[in-house]
Amino acid sequence: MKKGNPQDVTAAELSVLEILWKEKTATVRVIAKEIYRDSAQSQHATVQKLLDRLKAKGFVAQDRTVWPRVFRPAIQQEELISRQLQSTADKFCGGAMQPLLTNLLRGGNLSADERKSLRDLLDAEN
Amino acid sequence: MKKGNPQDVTAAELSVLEILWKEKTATVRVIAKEIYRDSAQSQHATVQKLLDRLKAKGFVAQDRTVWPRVFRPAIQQEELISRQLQSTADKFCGGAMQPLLTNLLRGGNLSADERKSLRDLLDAEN
DNA sequence: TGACATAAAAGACGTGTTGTCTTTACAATG
DNA sequence: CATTGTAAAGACAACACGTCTTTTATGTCA
Repeated sequence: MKKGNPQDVTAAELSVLEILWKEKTATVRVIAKEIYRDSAQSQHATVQKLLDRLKAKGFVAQDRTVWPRVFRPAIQQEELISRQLQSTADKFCGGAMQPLLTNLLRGGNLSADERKSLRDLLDAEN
Repeated sequence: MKKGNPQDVTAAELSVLEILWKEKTATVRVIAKEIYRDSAQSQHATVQKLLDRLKAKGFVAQDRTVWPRVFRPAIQQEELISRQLQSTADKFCGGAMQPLLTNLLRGGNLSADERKSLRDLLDAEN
């Protein structure tokens, strides 16, 4: 029995990534200030560790030529969502995406507007 | 920083649930036989523990009036997928489902056939 | 240049989860 | 009642997470 996908992004990691997506580029200090309103030294280290792990997972890149180090996202949000969906499809549907879509459409999760924009998307991609 | 959704189903738990979905109802022994080809006593206990946790999460129900105990799913696969998708939407999109759908459609994950059946679904739900 | 402030790097730590197994108590049946 | 299969409880190691501490390195400025 294998463990859960180690490529997963945790909540804390995601909050870091979200700042990077927004700012395009940031130092540890900037990120820490934004996540924890007052940026104590220990929280700084926490952010650093989260960045370490995001780097290990290939989700952020570090520029070692500048001081202080600057980080940037190495993956876009859409790509991360894609992977998450694929991982869900793998887990529940043997890799097939369609059941997910069917589920979303059938579940009544969508407003009329959303429905319309989806139809447009489908039309556009013919 | 909160931990990941404790309602999550792990891989091992899911393999148990899948058997229950297929068989509708099963004893521990039946499930253990199906997961581990030879059903040693220890593996039996493993399945029991997985069932315990699934019960704690509200995903299976246990009939205590029969011997040996019989389990059945307390959630359907579609409902579980729905929850997973909602959880993904919460995590990445602030709860909005539409970005997921857009992502699925744009990603080129779908064949022409799948596209067509989706369109039919959209049409049907007017 | 040397002292000081700041940042990076490494890793220790507590807690919780997961899959596994062991132990103990229990029910049914010949 | 003794045997056999089962249930229930929980011990356990491995790992993931978020956090913090310590040590090392890098710049800045008097």
